[in-house]
Amino acid sequence: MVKITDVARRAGVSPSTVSYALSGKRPISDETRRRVQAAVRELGYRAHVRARGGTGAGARVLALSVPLRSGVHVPVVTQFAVSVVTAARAHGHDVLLLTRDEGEEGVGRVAEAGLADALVVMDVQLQDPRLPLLRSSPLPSVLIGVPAEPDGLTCVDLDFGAAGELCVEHLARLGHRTVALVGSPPEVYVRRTAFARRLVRGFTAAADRHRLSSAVHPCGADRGAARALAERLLREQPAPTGVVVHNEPLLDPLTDAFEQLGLRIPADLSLVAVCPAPVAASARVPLTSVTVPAAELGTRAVHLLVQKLSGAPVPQVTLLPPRLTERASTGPRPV
Amino acid sequence: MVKITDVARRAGVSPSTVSYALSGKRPISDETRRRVQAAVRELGYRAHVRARGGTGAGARVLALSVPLRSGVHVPVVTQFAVSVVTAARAHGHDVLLLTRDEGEEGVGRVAEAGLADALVVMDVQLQDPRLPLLRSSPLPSVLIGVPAEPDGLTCVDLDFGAAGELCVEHLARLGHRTVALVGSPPEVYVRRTAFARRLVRGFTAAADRHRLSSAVHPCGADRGAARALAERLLREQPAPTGVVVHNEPLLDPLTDAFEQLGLRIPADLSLVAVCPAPVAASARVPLTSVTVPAAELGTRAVHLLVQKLSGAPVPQVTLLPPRLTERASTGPRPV
DNA sequence: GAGGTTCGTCGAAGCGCTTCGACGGGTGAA
DNA sequence: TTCACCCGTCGAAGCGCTTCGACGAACCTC
Repeated sequence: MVKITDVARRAGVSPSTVSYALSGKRPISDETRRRVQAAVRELGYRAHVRARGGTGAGARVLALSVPLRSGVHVPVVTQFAVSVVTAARAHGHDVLLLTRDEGEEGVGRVAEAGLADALVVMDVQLQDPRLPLLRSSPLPSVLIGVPAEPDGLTCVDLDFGAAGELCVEHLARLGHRTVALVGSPPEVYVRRTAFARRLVRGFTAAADRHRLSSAVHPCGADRGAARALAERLLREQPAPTGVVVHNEPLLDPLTDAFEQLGLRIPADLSLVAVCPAPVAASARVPLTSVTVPAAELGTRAVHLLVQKLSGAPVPQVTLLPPRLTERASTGPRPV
Repeated sequence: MVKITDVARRAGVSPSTVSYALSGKRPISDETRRRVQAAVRELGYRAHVRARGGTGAGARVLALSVPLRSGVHVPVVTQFAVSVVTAARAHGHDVLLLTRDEGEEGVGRVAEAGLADALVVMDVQLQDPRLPLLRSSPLPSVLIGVPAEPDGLTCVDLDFGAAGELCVEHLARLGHRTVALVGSPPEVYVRRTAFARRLVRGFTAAADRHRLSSAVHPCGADRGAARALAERLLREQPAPTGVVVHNEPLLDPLTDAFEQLGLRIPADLSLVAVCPAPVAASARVPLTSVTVPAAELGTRAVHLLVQKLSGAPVPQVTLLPPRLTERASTGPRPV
């Protein structure tokens, strides 16, 4: 293992000069800096994390808390995680993965043991058990998702309320008078997951504003549930002609179910998805959708964290505005 | 932050005694140990990782290298990753996540910077660019997957060769005479991913042994590709009556395509999947499958790594025997 | 009861790095 | 020319922990 003294010897300077040349925390002449950099390159030197002294520069590791709960769509979560890792690397940080039960206990462990020097928290619930820890911890953190009480925290999310409204407005503009929202599995609402609730609120508010009749149906993610729900929706009086789906794994099965019941999409029924763009575009029927910008949210979270680490002030809540992309699944209300 | 001297003061002993009482590396009287443990509990002490001296106990972090390449099925990879994290936690380790490009450069960085003290490597290719680094690195590692030259490495995997044979034997026993293997997308073979190749070899060998006519078809994972492939298979002379599918995202689309072409499963066509059990069981038609035991592989890998860390010898290659589970998608050859 | 063990504990050294205080040698102002 | 000052560099201290060597005290053994 090559250490700082090796580099110093090769560059003909003292170890502290090497340290300063690399960190830039004190002025170093161009000439010396060049020699140090050359030595670093030739020797393949890399500072040993666990030796960076008590104060000052951290481990350059950030922890990512992803409680992989049931009812969350794995590919979407993974997309978040990957974008966080990529963005973190771009800032010279590595990522420590905390899952499940680690969610709560892990946050404390990571903070106290100095394993990481910042924290990204995913799948935030309205009342999240991790919040007290986050507020009291000296570790800077950013949440992807907005809890009920965001005071003292930093959060990024899609504006799910506005997303719900946008879906309804799109359908209202197409003349639909009765709309339904097919949501996440019931356990997601029971957990009071933040984004799911916000979407419902936006959806309902916009429907009321436009005087549409509306209903909300949580739904499990299997084919049987899709079929049962489709039948139930068609039995309603009046039956919805515009359906918003916020449940990624259900998209294809629900499309199938409607078609098997004899409905053509979008001639007889319009479908709007709330999901990441690739999911909507590669569905069996390309779906008009409000995009959940998973990758951008991950990147944003890391940027905010880096800001905080450098001492810069950051906004408490960052909500990205929703964007609707029309594809093949929506059309005018059937006559 | 509470440090070891705080604990020592409270327990009325010296810091070194606390260290020994906690690590057990020297005999400590029961009485003293109890006092130390009490002090630790009362103060909520946790050893600061980055302070553990140069030699000796590591960071208790292991790195997980997951190059999320195209053509790999995200939920499956995630299942691996989660099982690795869970198993690692059970052994008191945390997990550092390395993705993509980090795959190669990341391995070196992690080793040299002392970020992790062991390494789990996923999605191994026959000639993997990470191998030279692994062989030369002092960092112990375990691969999930077996490369062409496993000398000097430690690998765990499902015995994909035997898995391929098992599929063919099942179909042969049911009287099928013509079989096909639908594999991963072409890029997976081009990359020479280890497990994909092994499956093909086992499949072909068993087919030859049973004097079945056989063919192998790589296939992309979208609906269009599924439809095209189904049509092509049916045009062959003779057309296969038993199809092995080793491509998770293609399972449902391919089933659909066959049924749309008028084939009933399993009356007209038998389908065997090679995939994790939950995927096979929750497919549109429950599929007879050879299980890829993702969770067990992750757990095994961590166990092996812990063994290596403790200096125990470990086998070079651990292959788990495949198991076939009959579900609704296979039956006797149509007459 | 003297000498040899073993047990339990302590102090000090050291890990590789960062950072603080100091210091020599230019440079600019008076 | 002298003094003050700043720039660039160095040596030493210190981070929180582990580990080595040492040392009293109790326990055997002849």
